[in-house]
Order: sequence, then structure tokens, then C-alpha cells
Amino acid sequence: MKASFLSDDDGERVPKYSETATRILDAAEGLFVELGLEATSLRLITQQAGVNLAAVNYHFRSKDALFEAVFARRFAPWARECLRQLDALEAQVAGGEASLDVTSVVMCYVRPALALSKDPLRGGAVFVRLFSRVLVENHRQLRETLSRDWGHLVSRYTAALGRALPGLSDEEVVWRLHLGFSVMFHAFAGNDILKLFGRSAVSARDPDLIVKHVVPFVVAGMRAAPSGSPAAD
Amino acid sequence: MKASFLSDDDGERVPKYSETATRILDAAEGLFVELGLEATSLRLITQQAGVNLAAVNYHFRSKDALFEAVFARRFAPWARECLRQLDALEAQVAGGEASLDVTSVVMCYVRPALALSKDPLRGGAVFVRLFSRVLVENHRQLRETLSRDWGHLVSRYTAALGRALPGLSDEEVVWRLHLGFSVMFHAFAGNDILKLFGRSAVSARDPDLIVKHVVPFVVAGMRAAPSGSPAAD
DNA sequence: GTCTATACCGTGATAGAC
DNA sequence: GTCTATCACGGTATAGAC
Repeated sequence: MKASFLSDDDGERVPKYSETATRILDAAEGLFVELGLEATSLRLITQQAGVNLAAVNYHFRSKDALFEAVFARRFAPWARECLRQLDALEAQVAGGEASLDVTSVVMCYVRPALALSKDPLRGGAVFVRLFSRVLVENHRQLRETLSRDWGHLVSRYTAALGRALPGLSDEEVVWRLHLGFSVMFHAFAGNDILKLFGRSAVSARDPDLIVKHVVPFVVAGMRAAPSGSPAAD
Repeated sequence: MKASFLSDDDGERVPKYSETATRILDAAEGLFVELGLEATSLRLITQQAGVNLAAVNYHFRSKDALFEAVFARRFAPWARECLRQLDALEAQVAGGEASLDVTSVVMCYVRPALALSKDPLRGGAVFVRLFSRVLVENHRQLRETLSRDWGHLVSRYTAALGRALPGLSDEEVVWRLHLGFSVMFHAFAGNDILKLFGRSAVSARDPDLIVKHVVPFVVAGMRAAPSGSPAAD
């Protein structure tokens, strides 16, 4: 239940869960994505995990807390990888001042999400869809738990994006980073959103296809002129 | 409970609800947004509406169906206004072929959403937030109910956007329209998403501010080069 | 410390009287 | 159309076994 395990990356800093707690986490993770949060009962989770109902209230203190644990378990490695890639990028262009490319910065958080999305064996794809739910729903407890790591990640990317977009104010940089994150995660989540658009000629299932279509959109959006410039057509 | 009331716009084509049904709808609408869908109990709704608990299961057949009714009541006028504005735009440039501006097309659906968002007296702001929830959650029943009107709206906007972006394939046009809609609604929903980003220096409450920041982002994203073009920095 | 059995109360839904 | 009574199921808390 450690809150912040991003600062030190000396090996695997994942909190140790007991055998039964891990079984609960695994079962819950799959069911939350498959059925949704509210449609998944604790009785179904514990039944599938082969543990007692009360165990979930012992190891985690509530259903919401269980959801947070499921989420946090995947969030930490992802965030660590995002920071690692950003470090590598900045080290690569250490000499220059504003030589950071917008696409490169965006790819630093897209690549880890893409990797997760393409590796469903370890429950990676689950996390991306859970993240999109967190973005739209109100999980105040989860936000507090993640605020430290998340805040660090965002401030790092804000700085990098600010360097890549020298003409923008700080406020606008934050806005565009926010929009960029939102678009990416909702696209990866792919909760049949496209199905809403009548017959979906688009298959949002292929992660590579998502990157191909979404990244240019996001990068161009970030590069847009500051405020009310009409931009020649 | 009429499904499609978009084709004919001869006055108010809103389905007639009884007195008690309307009171239920009004109460549910406010509570769903304030507390969320699952946190709002039918007992609370009926209590606030001053009707009996069983009434909600008589007029609507379930809680989910009630949610759909709440949503559909706001969706129809909004969609009608979006089509009206698109009609006006296309009539304005009737002479030329590809003279449609991307910004103008985007504003055709942004303006109605903005109007709703700025008019909370009639429960308009509610709809925008509900829409964002529908986008990320799986309301298959609701999708089927709306597929006709929604499909018509999307095909019209796809055509218009395709005219404004002659260099793009049909598939890419659909993708960008999809992304544009997603960004807009999630920004309007503003479910404290920005709060996730550590201390939010950005106040997402002012709808005009949202439009000011989001529209340039979306328009630039739609105008991005087709596939793998790096685009000069 | 871990795990289990069980009881509690609120929820959505339904049947049937009026 | 409306209301009362009742049902099965949900999350939660607790007492107690190992």
C-alpha cells in the first residue's frame, strides 16, 4: 500500500502482496475490465479467485480500495517507464536548449502505453482501459493516492513540452498536455466508442493503428497557434 | 419513448411525459450529475420528486432505462441544433466546392454544446457531462436507442469534414471526427480531470475558456498531415 | 496474522391490492 | 395509475476459528 514508489528505482519496488491478495487482484483486474466496475460483485471476484468473501475486506478495506490497488499496481511500472524514456530523450539532446521535438515527447508516453496495450498476457491492456475510466469518473481517493507520482510525471512532461513549444504560455502548455493525455488514453481504452458512430468502419482494436492515427492528431494539436490565430487554410 | 424525432422539425417533437414522469426525470437529471449514476438511488430520486418508488419502474422500466430517458431528452434538441448550424454553414458556401473551413465545421457542434454548458437553468450543463459518461461507459441499450439519430449526425459531419479536408481518406476523416468529438465532450464534462494533474492551475469551469483552448487544438489535429509525415518543426 | 462464516442494511425490481 | 409489501442481491462489518 505504499503511495510513492517512483523516486527510487533500485529494482522492483512493487509492494508485496500475499498469495491470496494477489489472487484477488488478478481476478478483480480481469473482471473489472470485462464487466465494468459496478457490474462486478465482490462475491464473483472472490469466487473466481477461490478465496473467501471477507478476504477482500481484510486485505483491502473496501471495493473502491480494491479498485485503487488494481489500478496502482499497473500504474507505477508504467509511470516509471514514461520517466525513463523522457530521461533518455533529454539526455540525447542534452547539448541544445530548445531542440526537443514535440513528437518525441509525445512518443515518450505513447510507447509505454502501446507496450502495455499489446501485452495482454500480463494484464497490461487492462490498465489502459482502467485509466480512461479514472479520467472520466470521480475517484477522489485514487487521485489522492496517485497525486504524488502523477504530479511528478506531469511536471516533468510539462517542462519537456514547454521546451518543445517555446511560443506557448505555461497555461497553454498544461492545457495541451492535458488534452494530449486524454485523447491518447480514451483512444487506447477503445470502449467501443467508435461504435457510437453508426457503423464503425474503423477498428480501434489494433494498437498500432491507434498510434498511427492518434499521434499525428495530438502532435498537430499541440503545435497549434496559441490563441485566436485563424491559421491559413 | 420515440426513438427518432430528428427527421421532422415541425415544432417541438419532444415525447410527451406525464406529470410524475417529468418530475422523476428532472430529479434524476440533477442527481445523476451531482452524485453519479450508481451513487444515486431510486429512493432518493423518488423522494426528491415527491413520487412513489414504484412509479419509476412503471413509467420507465428500469434505472438504466431512466438514465437513457434523461439523456435522450437533452440529446434530441442538441442534435437538431447541430444539424441546423451545419445546414446554415453549407447553405452559406453553397456555390463553391471545397470552400468549407475546418474551424467552421467544428464550431457547428461546439456552439450548441457551449450554449448548453452555459445554460444550467434548464439542465443543459447536465447533458454534456452525461454525454461524456456515455462515451466511456458501455451503455449498449442507449447506443441502440441513439444509433439512428447519432448515425445521421455523424454522417453529415463526416461529409462536411471530408469536404473541408480534401487530402484525407474517408477512414482518416472518421477517425479525426471521432477524436474531435471525444476531446470536446471530455473537456466540457470537466469531471475534475484537470485536478488529476497535481495542482491544477487551470480552471476548466469556464466554458468560454474551454472553447478558447480546445478548439484550436482540435482544428489543428484535424488538419494534420495524413499519415507518417513528420511535418517541419 | 489469516482466513472463515454469518448477519446487517440499503439497493433495484416485482407482484398484487386499490 | 398508484401504492404497499416483499424479494434477491449488493457491499460491509464483526465474531470467531486456525
